[in-house]
Amino acid sequence: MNTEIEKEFADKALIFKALAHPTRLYIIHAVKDKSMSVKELTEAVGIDISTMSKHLDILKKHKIIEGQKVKNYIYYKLSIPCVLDFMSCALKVINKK
Amino acid sequence: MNTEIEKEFADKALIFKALAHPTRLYIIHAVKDKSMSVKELTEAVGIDISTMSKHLDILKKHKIIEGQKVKNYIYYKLSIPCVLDFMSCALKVINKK
DNA sequence: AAACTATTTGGTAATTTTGCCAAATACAAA
DNA sequence: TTTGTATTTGGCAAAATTACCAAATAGTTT
Repeated sequence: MNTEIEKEFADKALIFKALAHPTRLYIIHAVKDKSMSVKELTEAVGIDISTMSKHLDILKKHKIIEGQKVKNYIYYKLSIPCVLDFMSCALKVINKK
Repeated sequence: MNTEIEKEFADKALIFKALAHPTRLYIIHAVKDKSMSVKELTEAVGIDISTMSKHLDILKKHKIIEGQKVKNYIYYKLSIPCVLDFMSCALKVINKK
């Protein structure tokens, strides 16, 4: 695999890496219909708020979610709905056999 | 997040983890149209064959690829085409902004 | 300004993932 | 059976990920 191709797949892998964590997948489901703040998500999951902030940062960096600032809250919402389509398709295929 | 929901997202995360590696994404693209053996894939990527075998095992365990034995070769092919649909959609959305 | 709330950042220990080597296994061919 | 080729497995060191705590920053409210 040459360097150029290698970079292409490394970049694509970053997207999957960003999605490859239970908390981050929970976030995606939580903000698919309504926006939620860091604190709300933190309480829903039950982890340290700094940990939640870092998970959100990873998703935000890859433009999987986007945040809007209101007062001193930041409300996040899903920006790539096709993640959900993929998950339902993948689960269907994987659980079939 | 209660235990049941936690397990649901942990399971889903395993699928993304399985996909979250450059070599494994390369494999998926390589075997989307034609089946390829472990050795062929190893030579295409340029890594140790034992490393390739382990990557294939991860994809196989999650039923993302499936293998067919012919003589002493095992030919792998993609079993979840919707992975490709998701990737093209995700890249489109992510690179737009 | 001071006090308060929400979010982020830095640091670190624990866990997980990765890649190579060496050895084992599975078959095929001679 | 012996030889040869393909694939897998075990072990281990290096690299990456994760979660918490403590401290810093951003912004609001009084």
